[in-house]
Amino acid sequence: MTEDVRYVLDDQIGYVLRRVTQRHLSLFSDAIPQVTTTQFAVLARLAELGPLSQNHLGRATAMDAATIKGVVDRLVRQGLVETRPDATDRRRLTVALSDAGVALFHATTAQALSVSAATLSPLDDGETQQLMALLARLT
Amino acid sequence: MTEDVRYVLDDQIGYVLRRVTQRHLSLFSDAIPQVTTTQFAVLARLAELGPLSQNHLGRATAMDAATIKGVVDRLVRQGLVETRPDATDRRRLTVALSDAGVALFHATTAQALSVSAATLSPLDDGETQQLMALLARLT
DNA sequence: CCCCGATTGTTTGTGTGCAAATCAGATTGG
DNA sequence: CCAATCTGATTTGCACACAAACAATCGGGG
Repeated sequence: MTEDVRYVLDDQIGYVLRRVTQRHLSLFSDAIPQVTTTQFAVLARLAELGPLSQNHLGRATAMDAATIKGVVDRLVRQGLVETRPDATDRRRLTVALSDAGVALFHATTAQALSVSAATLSPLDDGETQQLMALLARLT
Repeated sequence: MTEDVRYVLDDQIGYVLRRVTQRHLSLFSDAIPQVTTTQFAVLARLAELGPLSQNHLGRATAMDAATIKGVVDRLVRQGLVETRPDATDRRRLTVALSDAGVALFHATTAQALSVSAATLSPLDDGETQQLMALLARLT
């Protein structure tokens, strides 16, 4: 009848994920102070896929409608993306990279990749492959 | 001279971490709606270490001073922790579990462990060990 | 004993992140 | 064709998360 449940915080996946994420965010903002990781994800998707509706962009970057709105608003304020109404669907707001957005993305892509590498730097290449493969299955 | 830099968002550690964390947070709030993962971490640390000063508690749970203050405030509002001034150091605010906090922690520990297991359920035991060992090195 | 640097806690500002409610506009099944 | 339904965008409310600035306090060296 004894429920001898040991809860070791440091062994919980959620806590470890939070700490690893903290370290990664810190490395990113040191390397690329102009935008956050979330904002950079938006720039990357728009560079990859071209203009998208705001909701579609949110789905493509794993952000819900309320979150992507805030992110797009801040990117518009910085002049890195532009929005315009959709010609055929009047509900839609099309989001596209501005020239400045394209320029910033190209200017910082290499550093963003370096940040990913820096985050993973305690691991060798084989271990990195393992980790990424395992994490991908937890999505 | 060509900078052929391919940035594949889905392969970036930061993006993958964010998505795995999203899934984990969703599982947690489904299982234990009373508190967030962050709040639960505070309860767990206080159960493990006993009363701590607010700043010390923040360091023990990987939260900065501003963040831990908000978390403690919300836990106080819910009656799960109690604060009192330190007898010897008048700057310090001691934070301790309340009876309700102890009760909630014990009542939900098993479920919290189940959430960790559910997050990792796509992996077998060996893979889970590998993943946790690799992540621990990225802290 | 007193001053100076360090620590503790608080506040403000900015940026995610999600739930829920609302409204406008599109779509489709009967 | 049109009413029920769905989708897109917005707003509000709540909860982290960190930087920066501040006041109160503590502790140690001169």
